[in-house]
Amino acid sequence: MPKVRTRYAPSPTGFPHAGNIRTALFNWLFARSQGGDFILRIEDTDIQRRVEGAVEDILGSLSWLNLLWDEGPYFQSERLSYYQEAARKLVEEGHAYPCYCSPQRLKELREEQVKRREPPGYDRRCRYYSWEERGKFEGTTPVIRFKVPLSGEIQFRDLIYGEVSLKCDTIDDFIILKSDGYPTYHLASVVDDHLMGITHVLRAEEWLSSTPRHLLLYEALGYSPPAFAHLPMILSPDKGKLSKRTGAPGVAELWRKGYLPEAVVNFLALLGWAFDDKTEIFSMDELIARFSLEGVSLNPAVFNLQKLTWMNGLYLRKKSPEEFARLLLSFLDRDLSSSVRRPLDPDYVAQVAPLIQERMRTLGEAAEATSFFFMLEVNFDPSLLKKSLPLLKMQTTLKVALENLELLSSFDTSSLEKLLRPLAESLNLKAGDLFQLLRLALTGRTASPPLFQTMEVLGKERCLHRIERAIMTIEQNVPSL
RNA sequence: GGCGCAUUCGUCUAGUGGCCAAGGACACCUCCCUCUCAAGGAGGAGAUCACCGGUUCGAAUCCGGUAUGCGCUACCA
Repeated sequence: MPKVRTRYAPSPTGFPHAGNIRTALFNWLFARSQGGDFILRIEDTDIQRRVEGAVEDILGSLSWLNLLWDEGPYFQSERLSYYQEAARKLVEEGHAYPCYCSPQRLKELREEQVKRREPPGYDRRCRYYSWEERGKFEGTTPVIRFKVPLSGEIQFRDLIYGEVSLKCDTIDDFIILKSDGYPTYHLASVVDDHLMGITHVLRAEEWLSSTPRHLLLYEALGYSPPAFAHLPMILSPDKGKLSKRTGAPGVAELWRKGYLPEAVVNFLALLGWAFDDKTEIFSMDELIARFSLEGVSLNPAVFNLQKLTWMNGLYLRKKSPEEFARLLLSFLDRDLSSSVRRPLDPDYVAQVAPLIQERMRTLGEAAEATSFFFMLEVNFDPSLLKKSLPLLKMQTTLKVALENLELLSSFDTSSLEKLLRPLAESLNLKAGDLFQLLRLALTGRTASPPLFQTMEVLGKERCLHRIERAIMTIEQNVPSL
């Protein structure tokens, strides 16, 4: 058995999204699981649609997810002579022919066909020209079209979809070489897959219907074809094709939003593949060990961001405290309001980190979740409290708390608890009510990490200051007090 | 229009003729834990397995048809 070689062959016409990268993942996993090689090839044969920065984005996305390639990237635009040579050979051997029809004529032809409710397709006008007739077109650069057999049937066995067949008379003479000298996908991918020794072509299901053409090309070129495995598409929540417009984030965007690469990989692996009826958390190594084409589903999958978000929370909680603090620091530095002084103190961030590690689903939520730790002051708005006390009671409560807190020598979690629980009782308040009041004064919110831990991290000085501010706020609201 | 492929809870899926009056996960609801929010734990609701026929003692699983969805049908990939 020859060594398995797979490839990921994106075209740089946009930034990779979940669907594209899932194809890369499956190719990568299959190669790794078989001890094979994973090759990266950039299919940049459409100079019109080329997008600036797309190649960098593709490379960056793969690297971020740790889907490293063993060979490449190869660029098809640098390999034109191979395709041109193949096309020349096909023409010479009667498998292909130059076509001089103008784009204008093809357009009209198609419109005609649609109007007459005929299947659109090239009418093969140039297929039968003699050499003399071709001479008439001296000066115009033709395209090269493949001579598809007029009858017969192509059958092949897809590793995922099983037996697939297509009658030749439903395939028109497709273009293999454009007039600008660039190949179309069909020719380029066949030539390259052969030249690069690709053994397994794993690509999106949208290519399934084109595979018979490719098989025809392999045969005419005298190549033996690789195995094909088409992967189910990934759909947008609206069940349409995945695209930015319909809410499918690009890979780069996932990183910006604070998703972890290992979570993205794990989640993507589950889109169209399953190991069993229970397991769904897999490390990269487990994925490699378990991945198989048999586990690939036949149905298109809808990209479900909610589940990714849940899974990301899981991975975030799995991080070591140090690693999590490091990540947190970089996201806070980026996202915290500019009014917060930089550079951020890494030690302080490391103290904040454990308080929110299990409360976050994406790093993108970090700044919002922790801003009160970093702001100079917070707003005290008593109306936020569910069980509101009379303002007067609030004020006296805060004052008593302040006095007691001032006297506290060690401002740590357990000392704070030892002080505040009894204090609630002596003030004739439920502990929860006191704590909520303090929480609001200290954080400006009704939800935060546990109060005493939050206070310890905030530190005595900040806490006292914020309680004083809250007391003042009440006074300003009720001047007659 | 033609051709191809698919069709199990809202979503991702398990299931390859009896173990399935269909299992797991996300989301949702309830309860427990609890100073709030999370996390965690325990429950709940949610799928006549697209539909109709057939094969079989027996079908989500096999076959045929219909419907629906998606894809291909470009000098795009």
